Amino acid sequence: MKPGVSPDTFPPRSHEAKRISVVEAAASVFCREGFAGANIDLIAAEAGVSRQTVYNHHRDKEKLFVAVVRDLTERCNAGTFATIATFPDQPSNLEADLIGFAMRMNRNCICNRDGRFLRKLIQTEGERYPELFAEWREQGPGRTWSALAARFARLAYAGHLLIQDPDVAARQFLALINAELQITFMLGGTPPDDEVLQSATNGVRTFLNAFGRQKSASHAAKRSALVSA
Amino acid sequence: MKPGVSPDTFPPRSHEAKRISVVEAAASVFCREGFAGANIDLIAAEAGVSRQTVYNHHRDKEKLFVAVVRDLTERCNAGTFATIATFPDQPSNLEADLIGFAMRMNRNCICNRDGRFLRKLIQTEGERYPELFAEWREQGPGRTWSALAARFARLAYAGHLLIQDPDVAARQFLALINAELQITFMLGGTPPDDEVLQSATNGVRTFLNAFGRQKSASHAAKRSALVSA
DNA sequence: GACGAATTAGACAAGACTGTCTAATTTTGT
DNA sequence: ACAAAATTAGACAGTCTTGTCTAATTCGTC
Repeated sequence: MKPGVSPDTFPPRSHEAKRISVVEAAASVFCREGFAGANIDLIAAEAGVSRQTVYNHHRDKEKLFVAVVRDLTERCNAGTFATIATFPDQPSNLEADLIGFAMRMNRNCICNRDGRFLRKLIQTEGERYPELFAEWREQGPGRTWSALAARFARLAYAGHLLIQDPDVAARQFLALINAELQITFMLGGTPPDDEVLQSATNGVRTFLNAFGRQKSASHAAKRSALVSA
Repeated sequence: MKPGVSPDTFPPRSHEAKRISVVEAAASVFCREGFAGANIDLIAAEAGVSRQTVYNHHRDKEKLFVAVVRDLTERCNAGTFATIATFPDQPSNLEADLIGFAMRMNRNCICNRDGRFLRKLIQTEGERYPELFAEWREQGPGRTWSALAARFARLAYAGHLLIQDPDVAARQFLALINAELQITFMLGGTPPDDEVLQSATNGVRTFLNAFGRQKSASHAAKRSALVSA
Protein backbone atom coordinates (compact mmCIF):
# COMPACT_ATOMS: atom_id res chain seq x y z
CA MET A 1 0.00 0.00 0.00
CA LYS A 2 1.19 3.42 -0.91
CA PRO A 3 -0.88 5.97 0.92
CA GLY A 4 0.24 9.36 -0.22
CA VAL A 5 -3.13 10.62 0.90
CA SER A 6 -5.32 8.53 3.17
CA PRO A 7 -8.16 7.29 0.98
CA ASP A 8 -10.31 6.61 4.04
CA THR A 9 -12.46 9.24 5.60
CA PHE A 10 -11.68 12.89 5.13
CA PRO A 11 -9.44 13.69 8.11
CA PRO A 12 -7.62 11.16 10.24
CA ARG A 13 -9.29 10.69 13.59
CA SER A 14 -7.71 10.93 16.99
CA HIS A 15 -6.78 8.14 19.36
CA GLU A 16 -9.89 8.60 21.43
CA ALA A 17 -12.12 8.86 18.38
CA LYS A 18 -10.83 5.48 17.25
CA ARG A 19 -11.52 3.91 20.59
CA ILE A 20 -15.11 5.10 20.26
CA SER A 21 -15.32 3.91 16.68
CA VAL A 22 -14.18 0.48 17.74
CA VAL A 23 -16.65 0.17 20.58
CA GLU A 24 -19.51 1.37 18.40
CA ALA A 25 -18.67 -0.99 15.60
CA ALA A 26 -18.21 -3.82 18.09
CA ALA A 27 -21.63 -3.13 19.59
CA SER A 28 -23.19 -3.36 16.16
CA VAL A 29 -21.40 -6.56 15.20
CA PHE A 30 -21.89 -8.29 18.56
CA CYS A 31 -25.60 -7.54 18.32
CA ARG A 32 -25.90 -8.75 14.76
CA GLU A 33 -23.76 -11.88 15.06
CA GLY A 34 -23.61 -12.73 18.74
CA PHE A 35 -20.39 -13.04 20.70
CA ALA A 36 -19.25 -16.28 19.09
CA GLY A 37 -20.19 -15.16 15.59
CA ALA A 38 -18.62 -11.72 15.86
CA ASN A 39 -15.43 -11.39 13.85
CA ILE A 40 -12.65 -9.06 14.92
CA ASP A 41 -11.66 -8.36 11.34
CA LEU A 42 -15.21 -7.30 10.58
CA ILE A 43 -15.33 -5.07 13.64
CA ALA A 44 -12.06 -3.45 12.61
CA ALA A 45 -13.28 -2.90 9.06
CA GLU A 46 -16.59 -1.48 10.26
CA ALA A 47 -14.74 0.85 12.61
CA GLY A 48 -12.37 1.90 9.85
CA VAL A 49 -9.25 0.82 11.72
CA SER A 50 -6.79 -2.02 11.45
CA ARG A 51 -7.18 -5.21 13.40
CA GLN A 52 -4.10 -4.46 15.45
CA THR A 53 -5.65 -1.23 16.66
CA VAL A 54 -8.56 -3.16 18.06
CA TYR A 55 -6.12 -5.32 20.00
CA ASN A 56 -4.17 -2.27 21.13
CA HIS A 57 -7.20 -0.65 22.69
CA HIS A 58 -8.77 -3.79 24.11
CA ARG A 59 -6.64 -6.76 24.99
CA ASP A 60 -8.92 -9.43 23.54
CA LYS A 61 -12.41 -10.18 22.30
CA GLU A 62 -13.84 -10.74 25.74
CA LYS A 63 -12.49 -7.47 27.13
CA LEU A 64 -13.88 -5.69 24.10
CA PHE A 65 -17.27 -7.22 24.76
CA VAL A 66 -17.24 -6.09 28.37
CA ALA A 67 -16.29 -2.59 27.28
CA VAL A 68 -19.23 -2.55 24.87
CA VAL A 69 -21.71 -3.60 27.53
CA ARG A 70 -20.41 -1.12 30.08
CA ASP A 71 -20.57 1.66 27.53
CA LEU A 72 -24.14 0.83 26.53
CA THR A 73 -25.25 0.41 30.13
CA GLU A 74 -23.85 3.77 31.11
CA ARG A 75 -25.43 5.63 28.21
CA CYS A 76 -28.77 3.90 28.62
CA ASN A 77 -28.89 4.68 32.33
CA ALA A 78 -28.04 8.31 31.70
CA GLY A 79 -30.74 8.56 29.05
CA THR A 80 -33.29 6.85 31.24
CA PHE A 81 -32.68 9.09 34.25
CA ALA A 82 -32.76 12.16 32.04
CA THR A 83 -36.10 11.02 30.68
CA ILE A 84 -37.54 10.20 34.10
CA ALA A 85 -36.64 13.76 35.04
CA THR A 86 -39.29 14.87 32.55
CA PHE A 87 -42.03 13.00 34.40
CA PRO A 88 -45.16 15.18 34.69
CA ASP A 89 -45.24 15.98 38.40
CA GLN A 90 -47.85 18.67 37.99
CA PRO A 91 -49.96 17.45 35.11
CA SER A 92 -52.40 19.79 33.46
CA ASN A 93 -53.91 17.01 31.36
CA LEU A 94 -52.96 13.76 33.04
CA GLU A 95 -53.67 11.48 30.10
CA ALA A 96 -51.93 13.63 27.52
CA ASP A 97 -48.97 14.27 29.82
CA LEU A 98 -48.50 10.58 30.61
CA ILE A 99 -48.75 9.69 26.93
CA GLY A 100 -46.07 12.27 26.21
CA PHE A 101 -43.89 10.80 28.93
CA ALA A 102 -44.49 7.29 27.65
CA MET A 103 -43.42 8.37 24.18
CA ARG A 104 -40.22 9.89 25.55
CA MET A 105 -39.46 6.70 27.48
CA ASN A 106 -39.98 4.61 24.40
CA ARG A 107 -38.07 6.85 22.06
CA ASN A 108 -35.14 7.73 24.31
CA CYS A 109 -34.69 4.57 26.32
CA ILE A 110 -36.24 1.57 24.68
CA CYS A 111 -36.49 1.96 20.92
CA ASN A 112 -33.28 3.88 20.33
CA ARG A 113 -30.06 2.31 19.20
CA ASP A 114 -28.51 1.95 22.65
CA GLY A 115 -31.62 0.49 24.17
CA ARG A 116 -32.11 -2.07 21.44
CA PHE A 117 -28.45 -3.08 21.44
CA LEU A 118 -28.19 -3.42 25.20
CA ARG A 119 -31.39 -5.43 25.39
CA LYS A 120 -30.19 -7.78 22.72
CA LEU A 121 -26.81 -8.29 24.33
CA ILE A 122 -28.46 -9.03 27.67
CA GLN A 123 -30.77 -11.53 26.06
CA THR A 124 -28.13 -13.31 24.05
CA GLU A 125 -25.12 -13.25 26.36
CA GLY A 126 -26.63 -12.60 29.77
CA GLU A 127 -26.05 -16.14 30.96
CA ARG A 128 -22.42 -16.10 29.91
CA TYR A 129 -21.49 -13.05 32.02
CA PRO A 130 -23.52 -13.26 35.21
CA GLU A 131 -21.51 -10.71 37.16
CA LEU A 132 -21.49 -8.18 34.34
CA PHE A 133 -25.23 -8.27 33.89
CA ALA A 134 -25.90 -8.44 37.60
CA GLU A 135 -24.16 -5.08 37.73
CA TRP A 136 -26.40 -3.81 34.93
CA ARG A 137 -29.45 -5.12 36.74
CA GLU A 138 -28.70 -3.22 39.90
CA GLN A 139 -27.64 0.00 38.27
CA GLY A 140 -30.27 -0.10 35.54
CA PRO A 141 -33.73 -1.52 36.16
CA GLY A 142 -33.29 -1.55 39.93
CA ARG A 143 -32.71 2.17 40.25
CA THR A 144 -34.85 3.09 37.24
CA TRP A 145 -37.91 1.40 38.64
CA SER A 146 -37.41 2.97 42.05
CA ALA A 147 -37.10 6.41 40.52
CA LEU A 148 -40.20 5.94 38.42
CA ALA A 149 -42.11 4.51 41.38
CA ALA A 150 -41.23 7.60 43.40
CA ARG A 151 -42.73 9.83 40.72
CA PHE A 152 -45.93 7.82 40.65
CA ALA A 153 -46.08 7.91 44.43
CA ARG A 154 -45.88 11.68 44.28
CA LEU A 155 -48.71 11.82 41.74
CA ALA A 156 -50.77 9.60 44.01
CA TYR A 157 -49.98 11.70 47.06
CA ALA A 158 -51.04 14.81 45.15
CA GLY A 159 -54.36 13.11 44.53
CA HIS A 160 -54.04 12.44 40.81
CA LEU A 161 -53.87 8.66 41.11
CA LEU A 162 -55.01 5.88 43.41
CA ILE A 163 -52.04 3.57 43.82
CA GLN A 164 -51.51 0.86 46.40
CA ASP A 165 -47.95 -0.14 45.56
CA PRO A 166 -45.98 2.40 43.51
CA ASP A 167 -43.32 -0.17 42.57
CA VAL A 168 -45.92 -2.46 41.06
CA ALA A 169 -47.59 0.47 39.33
CA ALA A 170 -44.30 1.59 37.80
CA ARG A 171 -43.54 -1.85 36.40
CA GLN A 172 -47.06 -2.21 35.08
CA PHE A 173 -46.90 1.23 33.48
CA LEU A 174 -43.82 0.21 31.54
CA ALA A 175 -45.36 -3.12 30.61
CA LEU A 176 -48.55 -1.48 29.39
CA ILE A 177 -47.04 1.20 27.21
CA ASN A 178 -44.98 -1.47 25.42
CA ALA A 179 -47.66 -4.14 25.34
CA GLU A 180 -48.19 -3.86 21.58
CA LEU A 181 -44.51 -3.70 20.68
CA GLN A 182 -43.40 -7.00 22.19
CA ILE A 183 -43.17 -8.92 18.94
CA THR A 184 -41.20 -6.23 17.20
CA PHE A 185 -38.81 -6.03 20.15
CA MET A 186 -38.38 -9.80 20.19
CA LEU A 187 -37.28 -9.81 16.60
CA GLY A 188 -34.91 -6.92 17.23
CA GLY A 189 -36.79 -4.42 15.09
CA THR A 190 -37.65 -0.77 15.58
CA PRO A 191 -41.38 -0.11 15.59
CA PRO A 192 -42.58 2.84 13.49
CA ASP A 193 -43.66 6.00 15.28
CA ASP A 194 -47.35 5.46 14.81
CA GLU A 195 -47.21 2.03 16.42
CA VAL A 196 -45.27 3.42 19.36
CA LEU A 197 -47.88 6.13 19.78
CA GLN A 198 -50.71 3.67 19.51
CA SER A 199 -49.18 1.37 22.13
CA ALA A 200 -48.41 4.29 24.46
CA THR A 201 -51.90 5.71 24.10
CA ASN A 202 -53.65 2.40 24.73
CA GLY A 203 -51.31 1.64 27.59
CA VAL A 204 -51.79 4.97 29.34
CA ARG A 205 -55.58 4.79 28.96
CA THR A 206 -55.68 1.36 30.56
CA PHE A 207 -53.26 2.51 33.25
CA LEU A 208 -55.54 5.46 34.05
CA ASN A 209 -58.60 3.27 34.02
CA ALA A 210 -56.91 1.12 36.63
CA PHE A 211 -55.22 3.81 38.73
CA GLY A 212 -57.03 7.03 37.85
CA ARG A 213 -59.56 8.57 40.18
CA GLN A 214 -62.29 7.54 37.77
CA LYS A 215 -62.34 5.75 34.47
CA SER A 216 -61.20 8.08 31.76
CA ALA A 217 -63.59 9.99 29.55
CA SER A 218 -62.26 8.35 26.39
CA HIS A 219 -63.06 4.98 27.87
CA ALA A 220 -66.64 5.93 28.64
CA ALA A 221 -67.06 7.43 25.19
CA LYS A 222 -65.82 4.31 23.46
CA ARG A 223 -67.94 2.18 25.72
CA SER A 224 -71.11 3.87 24.52
CA ALA A 225 -69.80 3.67 20.96
CA LEU A 226 -69.38 -0.07 21.46
CA VAL A 227 -72.89 -0.45 22.78
CA SER A 228 -74.39 1.49 19.87
CA ALA A 229 -72.38 -0.52 17.31
CA MET B 1 -41.96 -47.74 12.84
CA LYS B 2 -43.76 -49.79 15.42
CA PRO B 3 -42.03 -49.78 18.76
CA GLY B 4 -43.57 -52.86 20.27
CA VAL B 5 -41.29 -52.70 23.24
CA SER B 6 -39.65 -49.34 23.71
CA PRO B 7 -36.47 -49.57 25.76
CA ASP B 8 -36.43 -45.93 26.80
CA THR B 9 -33.57 -46.29 29.20
CA PHE B 10 -29.90 -46.95 28.67
CA PRO B 11 -30.34 -49.78 26.16
CA PRO B 12 -30.13 -48.73 22.54
CA ARG B 13 -32.80 -46.35 21.36
CA SER B 14 -34.70 -46.51 18.12
CA HIS B 15 -34.10 -44.48 15.01
CA GLU B 16 -36.91 -42.07 15.84
CA ALA B 17 -35.84 -41.76 19.45
CA LYS B 18 -32.42 -40.63 18.29
CA ARG B 19 -33.90 -38.03 15.99
CA ILE B 20 -35.76 -36.62 18.98
CA SER B 21 -32.67 -36.79 21.16
CA VAL B 22 -30.73 -34.83 18.57
CA VAL B 23 -33.34 -32.11 18.20
CA GLU B 24 -33.68 -31.75 21.97
CA ALA B 25 -29.98 -31.56 22.53
CA ALA B 26 -29.64 -29.12 19.64
CA ALA B 27 -32.32 -26.89 21.12
CA SER B 28 -30.44 -26.81 24.39
CA VAL B 29 -27.07 -26.07 22.81
CA PHE B 30 -28.38 -23.51 20.32
CA CYS B 31 -30.03 -21.68 23.20
CA ARG B 32 -26.97 -21.78 25.39
CA GLU B 33 -24.37 -20.93 22.76
CA GLY B 34 -26.22 -19.27 19.92
CA PHE B 35 -26.16 -20.53 16.34
CA ALA B 36 -22.56 -19.58 15.64
CA GLY B 37 -21.29 -20.84 18.96
CA ALA B 38 -23.14 -24.13 18.84
CA ASN B 39 -20.87 -27.06 18.16
CA ILE B 40 -22.10 -30.17 16.35
CA ASP B 41 -19.79 -32.40 18.35
CA LEU B 42 -21.26 -31.04 21.57
CA ILE B 43 -24.81 -31.55 20.31
CA ALA B 44 -23.97 -35.11 19.35
CA ALA B 45 -22.40 -35.81 22.73
CA GLU B 46 -25.32 -34.24 24.58
CA ALA B 47 -27.74 -36.32 22.51
CA GLY B 48 -25.69 -39.43 23.15
CA VAL B 49 -25.10 -40.16 19.47
CA SER B 50 -22.18 -39.89 17.09
CA ARG B 51 -21.57 -36.82 14.99
CA GLN B 52 -22.33 -38.74 11.81
CA THR B 53 -25.80 -39.59 13.08
CA VAL B 54 -26.54 -35.91 13.44
CA TYR B 55 -25.57 -35.40 9.82
CA ASN B 56 -27.59 -38.42 8.76
CA HIS B 57 -30.80 -37.07 10.26
CA HIS B 58 -30.27 -33.42 9.31
CA ARG B 59 -28.19 -32.51 6.33
CA ASP B 60 -26.29 -29.63 7.97
CA LYS B 61 -26.22 -27.23 10.87
CA GLU B 62 -28.70 -24.83 9.35
CA LYS B 63 -31.27 -27.52 8.57
CA LEU B 64 -30.89 -28.78 12.11
CA PHE B 65 -31.55 -25.31 13.43
CA VAL B 66 -34.68 -24.96 11.34
CA ALA B 67 -35.91 -28.34 12.57
CA VAL B 68 -35.37 -27.20 16.15
CA VAL B 69 -37.35 -24.00 15.67
CA ARG B 70 -40.22 -25.74 13.88
CA ASP B 71 -40.38 -28.36 16.61
CA LEU B 72 -40.46 -25.77 19.38
CA THR B 73 -42.98 -23.61 17.55
CA GLU B 74 -45.33 -26.52 17.05
CA ARG B 75 -45.18 -27.68 20.65
CA CYS B 76 -45.53 -24.15 22.02
CA ASN B 77 -48.55 -23.44 19.85
CA ALA B 78 -50.22 -26.67 20.87
CA GLY B 79 -49.60 -25.90 24.53
CA THR B 80 -50.85 -22.36 24.18
CA PHE B 81 -54.09 -23.32 22.47
CA ALA B 82 -54.69 -26.07 25.00
CA THR B 83 -54.23 -23.53 27.76
CA ILE B 84 -56.46 -20.94 26.14
CA ALA B 85 -59.13 -23.65 26.04
CA THR B 86 -59.16 -23.45 29.85
CA PHE B 87 -60.14 -19.78 29.80
CA PRO B 88 -62.90 -19.12 32.37
CA ASP B 89 -65.89 -18.42 30.14
CA GLN B 90 -68.36 -18.65 33.01
CA PRO B 91 -66.40 -17.35 35.96
CA SER B 92 -67.73 -17.86 39.44
CA ASN B 93 -65.06 -15.64 40.98
CA LEU B 94 -63.68 -13.52 38.16
CA GLU B 95 -60.48 -12.43 39.90
CA ALA B 96 -59.58 -15.89 41.18
CA ASP B 97 -60.44 -17.53 37.89
CA LEU B 98 -58.37 -15.10 35.86
CA ILE B 99 -55.43 -15.49 38.23
CA GLY B 100 -55.69 -19.24 37.78
CA PHE B 101 -55.75 -18.81 34.02
CA ALA B 102 -52.79 -16.42 34.17
CA MET B 103 -50.83 -18.98 36.15
CA ARG B 104 -51.58 -21.68 33.60
CA MET B 105 -50.48 -19.40 30.77
CA ASN B 106 -47.25 -18.61 32.54
CA ARG B 107 -46.48 -22.15 33.57
CA ASN B 108 -47.50 -23.96 30.39
CA CYS B 109 -46.59 -21.46 27.70
CA ILE B 110 -44.08 -18.91 28.87
CA CYS B 111 -41.94 -20.23 31.71
CA ASN B 112 -41.64 -23.83 30.60
CA ARG B 113 -38.69 -25.23 28.72
CA ASP B 114 -40.18 -24.90 25.26
CA GLY B 115 -41.36 -21.37 25.84
CA ARG B 116 -38.05 -20.17 27.17
CA PHE B 117 -36.08 -21.88 24.43
CA LEU B 118 -38.24 -20.63 21.60
CA ARG B 119 -38.23 -17.10 22.97
CA LYS B 120 -34.47 -17.11 23.21
CA LEU B 121 -33.98 -18.46 19.70
CA ILE B 122 -36.32 -15.81 18.31
CA GLN B 123 -34.45 -13.10 20.14
CA THR B 124 -31.00 -14.23 19.18
CA GLU B 125 -31.48 -15.52 15.62
CA GLY B 126 -34.71 -13.88 14.53
CA GLU B 127 -32.98 -11.46 12.20
CA ARG B 128 -31.01 -14.20 10.50
CA TYR B 129 -34.09 -16.23 9.45
CA PRO B 130 -36.80 -13.72 8.57
CA GLU B 131 -39.04 -16.20 6.74
CA LEU B 132 -38.81 -18.83 9.46
CA PHE B 133 -39.79 -16.45 12.21
CA ALA B 134 -42.40 -14.73 10.08
CA GLU B 135 -44.05 -18.12 9.93
CA TRP B 136 -43.83 -18.41 13.70
CA ARG B 137 -45.27 -14.94 14.08
CA GLU B 138 -48.35 -15.74 12.04
CA GLN B 139 -48.99 -19.17 13.49
CA GLY B 140 -48.06 -18.24 17.04
CA PRO B 141 -48.77 -14.78 18.45
CA GLY B 142 -51.09 -13.85 15.60
CA ARG B 143 -53.54 -16.68 16.21
CA THR B 144 -52.93 -16.84 19.94
CA TRP B 145 -53.85 -13.22 20.48
CA SER B 146 -56.96 -13.55 18.34
CA ALA B 147 -58.10 -16.58 20.27
CA LEU B 148 -57.51 -14.88 23.59
CA ALA B 149 -59.21 -11.70 22.39
CA ALA B 150 -62.27 -13.75 21.42
CA ARG B 151 -62.48 -15.13 24.96
CA PHE B 152 -62.27 -11.68 26.48
CA ALA B 153 -64.90 -10.44 24.03
CA ARG B 154 -67.20 -13.18 25.20
CA LEU B 155 -66.63 -12.22 28.84
CA ALA B 156 -67.40 -8.62 27.94
CA TYR B 157 -70.52 -9.60 26.02
CA ALA B 158 -71.70 -11.62 29.02
CA GLY B 159 -71.35 -8.49 31.08
CA HIS B 160 -68.34 -9.42 33.17
CA LEU B 161 -65.98 -6.86 31.65
CA LEU B 162 -66.09 -3.47 29.95
CA ILE B 163 -63.78 -3.74 26.98
CA GLN B 164 -63.52 -1.43 23.99
CA ASP B 165 -61.01 -3.35 21.91
CA PRO B 166 -60.62 -7.04 22.82
CA ASP B 167 -57.34 -7.34 20.88
CA VAL B 168 -55.77 -4.54 22.88
CA ALA B 169 -57.16 -5.99 26.10
CA ALA B 170 -55.72 -9.42 25.32
CA ARG B 171 -52.25 -8.02 24.66
CA GLN B 172 -52.40 -5.88 27.78
CA PHE B 173 -53.54 -8.84 29.85
CA LEU B 174 -50.48 -10.80 28.81
CA ALA B 175 -48.22 -7.82 29.38
CA LEU B 176 -49.64 -7.21 32.85
CA ILE B 177 -49.42 -10.75 34.18
CA ASN B 178 -45.75 -10.85 33.18
CA ALA B 179 -44.89 -7.29 34.15
CA GLU B 180 -42.78 -8.33 37.14
CA LEU B 181 -40.96 -11.16 35.37
CA GLN B 182 -39.38 -9.14 32.55
CA ILE B 183 -35.88 -9.03 34.00
CA THR B 184 -35.79 -12.72 34.74
CA PHE B 185 -37.02 -13.48 31.23
CA MET B 186 -34.41 -11.18 29.71
CA LEU B 187 -31.62 -13.06 31.40
CA GLY B 188 -33.09 -16.39 30.32
CA GLY B 189 -34.00 -17.52 33.82
CA THR B 190 -37.04 -19.29 35.23
CA PRO B 191 -38.81 -17.27 37.92
CA PRO B 192 -39.80 -19.17 41.07
CA ASP B 193 -43.45 -20.05 41.59
CA ASP B 194 -44.12 -17.39 44.17
CA GLU B 195 -42.88 -14.64 41.88
CA VAL B 196 -45.04 -15.92 39.05
CA LEU B 197 -48.05 -15.93 41.36
CA GLN B 198 -47.27 -12.45 42.62
CA SER B 199 -46.95 -11.07 39.10
CA ALA B 200 -50.13 -12.82 37.95
CA THR B 201 -52.08 -11.61 40.95
CA ASN B 202 -50.95 -8.01 40.63
CA GLY B 203 -51.50 -8.11 36.88
CA VAL B 204 -55.03 -9.50 37.09
CA ARG B 205 -56.01 -7.00 39.78
CA THR B 206 -54.84 -4.09 37.67
CA PHE B 207 -56.53 -5.61 34.63
CA LEU B 208 -59.82 -5.87 36.52
CA ASN B 209 -59.46 -2.36 37.86
CA ALA B 210 -59.17 -1.18 34.28
CA PHE B 211 -61.71 -3.43 32.60
CA GLY B 212 -63.90 -4.72 35.40
CA ARG B 213 -67.38 -3.35 35.99
CA GLN B 214 -66.09 -1.63 39.11
CA LYS B 215 -62.75 -1.39 40.80
CA SER B 216 -62.10 -4.62 42.64
CA ALA B 217 -62.75 -5.06 46.33
CA SER B 218 -59.13 -5.82 47.07
CA HIS B 219 -58.18 -2.51 45.52
CA ALA B 220 -60.66 -0.56 47.61
CA ALA B 221 -59.49 -2.39 50.73
CA LYS B 222 -55.87 -1.56 50.10
CA ARG B 223 -56.79 1.97 49.23
CA SER B 224 -58.30 2.53 52.64
CA ALA B 225 -55.34 0.77 54.18
CA LEU B 226 -53.10 3.22 52.37
CA VAL B 227 -55.10 6.19 53.59
CA SER B 228 -55.02 4.99 57.17
CA ALA B 229 -51.28 4.34 57.02
C1' DG C 1 -28.96 -67.11 12.53
C1' DA C 2 -28.51 -63.93 8.65
C1' DC C 3 -29.09 -59.91 5.97
C1' DG C 4 -29.56 -54.96 5.10
C1' DA C 5 -29.90 -50.59 7.33
C1' DA C 6 -28.31 -47.70 10.83
C1' DT C 7 -24.70 -46.31 13.84
C1' DT C 8 -20.07 -45.59 15.45
C1' DA C 9 -15.23 -43.87 15.93
C1' DG C 10 -11.92 -41.85 13.75
C1' DA C 11 -9.29 -39.69 10.10
C1' DC C 12 -9.38 -36.08 7.02
C1' DA C 13 -9.35 -31.70 3.97
C1' DA C 14 -10.77 -27.13 3.68
C1' DG C 15 -11.64 -23.05 5.70
C1' DA C 16 -12.16 -19.56 9.44
C1' DC C 17 -10.70 -17.18 13.45
C1' DT C 18 -7.82 -15.45 17.25
C1' DG C 19 -4.00 -13.30 18.91
C1' DT C 20 1.03 -12.23 17.98
C1' DC C 21 4.71 -10.31 15.51
C1' DT C 22 7.26 -7.25 12.28
C1' DA C 23 8.45 -3.57 9.48
C1' DA C 24 6.89 0.50 7.42
C1' DT C 25 4.15 4.61 7.76
C1' DT C 26 1.51 8.24 9.94
C1' DT C 27 0.06 11.17 13.67
C1' DT C 28 0.95 13.92 17.77
C1' DG C 29 3.33 16.74 21.03
C1' DT C 30 6.93 19.86 21.61
C1' DA D 1 10.93 20.03 12.26
C1' DC D 2 11.77 16.13 15.11
C1' DA D 3 11.18 12.31 18.20
C1' DA D 4 7.95 9.39 20.47
C1' DA D 5 3.73 7.13 20.16
C1' DA D 6 0.19 5.20 17.47
C1' DT D 7 -1.38 2.96 13.40
C1' DT D 8 -1.20 0.04 9.40
C1' DA D 9 -0.93 -4.15 6.27
C1' DG D 10 0.45 -8.38 6.15
C1' DA D 11 2.29 -12.76 7.51
C1' DC D 12 1.96 -16.29 10.75
C1' DA D 13 1.20 -20.32 14.07
C1' DG D 14 -2.09 -22.53 16.52
C1' DT D 15 -6.63 -23.84 17.21
C1' DC D 16 -11.19 -24.91 16.12
C1' DT D 17 -15.17 -26.27 13.23
C1' DT D 18 -17.74 -28.12 9.49
C1' DG D 19 -18.91 -31.63 6.54
C1' DT D 20 -17.17 -35.92 4.11
C1' DC D 21 -15.42 -40.41 3.98
C1' DT D 22 -14.28 -45.20 5.43
C1' DA D 23 -14.25 -49.35 7.79
C1' DA D 24 -15.94 -51.76 11.64
C1' DT D 25 -19.82 -52.66 14.61
C1' DT D 26 -24.56 -52.98 16.10
C1' DC D 27 -29.56 -53.06 15.39
C1' DG D 28 -34.09 -54.45 13.46
C1' DT D 29 -36.31 -57.88 11.13
C1' DC D 30 -37.14 -61.86 8.80
